[in-house]
Amino acid sequence: MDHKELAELLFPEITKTPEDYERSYPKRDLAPGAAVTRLAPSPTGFIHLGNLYGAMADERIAHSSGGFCYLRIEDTDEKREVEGAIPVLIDTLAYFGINFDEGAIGEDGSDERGIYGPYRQSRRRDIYKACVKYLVAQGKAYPCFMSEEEIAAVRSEQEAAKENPGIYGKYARYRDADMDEIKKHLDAGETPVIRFRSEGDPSRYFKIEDGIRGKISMPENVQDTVILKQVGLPTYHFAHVVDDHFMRTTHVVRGEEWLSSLPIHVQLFDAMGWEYPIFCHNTVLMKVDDETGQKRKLSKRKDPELGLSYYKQLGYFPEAVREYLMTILNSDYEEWRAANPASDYSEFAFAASKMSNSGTMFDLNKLNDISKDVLARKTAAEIFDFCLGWAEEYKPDKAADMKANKELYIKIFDIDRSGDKPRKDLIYAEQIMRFISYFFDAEFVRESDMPKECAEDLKSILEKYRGLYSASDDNSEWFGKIKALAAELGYAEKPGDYKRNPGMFKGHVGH
RNA sequence: GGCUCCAUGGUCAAGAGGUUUAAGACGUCGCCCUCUCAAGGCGGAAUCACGAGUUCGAUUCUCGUUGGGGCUACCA
Repeated sequence: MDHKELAELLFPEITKTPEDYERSYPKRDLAPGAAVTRLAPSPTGFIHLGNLYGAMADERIAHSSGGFCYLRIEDTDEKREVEGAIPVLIDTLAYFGINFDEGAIGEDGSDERGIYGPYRQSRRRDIYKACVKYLVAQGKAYPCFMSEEEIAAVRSEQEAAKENPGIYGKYARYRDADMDEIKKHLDAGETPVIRFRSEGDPSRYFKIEDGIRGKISMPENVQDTVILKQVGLPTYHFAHVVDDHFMRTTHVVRGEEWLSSLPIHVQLFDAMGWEYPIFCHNTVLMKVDDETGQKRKLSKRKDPELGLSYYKQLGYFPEAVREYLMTILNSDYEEWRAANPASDYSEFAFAASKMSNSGTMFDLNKLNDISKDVLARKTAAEIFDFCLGWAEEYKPDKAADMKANKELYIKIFDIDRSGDKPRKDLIYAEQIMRFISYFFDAEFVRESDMPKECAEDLKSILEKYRGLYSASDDNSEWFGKIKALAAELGYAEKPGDYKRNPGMFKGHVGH
């Protein structure tokens, strides 16, 4: 079998070689210790807290080492692609402070920044094919014409025989097909997938040093993994290897769900004759399932409330979310923050090796607590500006009122926030605005037929704060507006719900 | 099922064979402060999954068990 002839037969249009690309994408000129990381999402349009958690690890590992972080779009699965997902992704990440030095960061996804592109996998077909062609020419990959039915049949045969499922060894029908057989299929108009010809033996183990987990040992891969799909696009495994090599990634930070395919990846790096990047397998963010009570990975389907847009809608300060994520990413961050309350988080010495290697449970209480601290460090004016921005997007009617009564709002935001015992009860914009509503509504509710002791409580609250807003000559007109608004919001119908010392936010802070 | 990763209180976790009567934070409970409490102060309860082994000594090392996570696609 002439492998070179086969490679030409399969990829006549590909003239470039991996060596050509090697020259096109020169090694980066990096300071010692500087890391190059990448965020490589697929454009499915939904970003949740777990994605941000991973993204922050990438961003911090790169930037705290003086390196670079780029954005690569993994759009090799056309079926899953969602229109317009990329700009949303970029905007959302930017909102939470994740910025990229290069990558697919154009407004409409068409612009790219950096010399290692294209940064969208769908535009790198020729690069992948050149590498696949190289492997075929070396006899390390081959075309496979097995149909879905054939594969399914093999699988059930394997299950019956209690063997490991998959296409490998004797089950790989086209592994050793001769040129005539291949030509016959090709002439019949069939398009093959390209499989890697694995020489691995699962009874042999290889060792590798993971950037987070330390030494790990895994069995070699036996599977003849598909590297090029019928549509001419690579699978994740191959795209990862080619891209992270040519884009000169030094640290591949990714979720631990990739750990089990690491044997395939190292095998592919070896076959191409390339050095491995440092693999950093991160843990996933988990939650307790509401129904089963079991721990599980955050899911985009089951946990819409964990989508990043949820936090944006509630008006969490992005800085608060970031601080929370930092504390679970590097556990000494909290201590560092306590010692350096005024420092920017970028001054913290972030390290992959300090990352936890067991799954972390998402904790809303902790997020809220951290948010209180973050807001306690803000001035009332800063809080006002943020809340106004939030209101303009989510509560336009409120925004108008805020603008008209800016000074009053700022005074209220500032209640008891200075001095020896500053209050820390502001958490997120929606809650803050609810606080304001309660505060204003008190005057309104007091006049209604609520239980007497509640009225007394409210009265005393108002007495205390009256000075804050009676500074202006006449509040009556303004109070009238508040009353109308309160009525509109339905408060007038439920004064009876008001309980003595209700704990204004308890029960509102999430679930 | 196979392979694999993980395992300190309810949660995040420090700890790296003796210096630990196992830090700290969140939550929780109690008390105090007080013109409200949602803030603040003080204090309490609560953890090394289990079983062997190595060792003078194990939360720390090894093996097993159990539990949980992940993978097992022409998805990423």
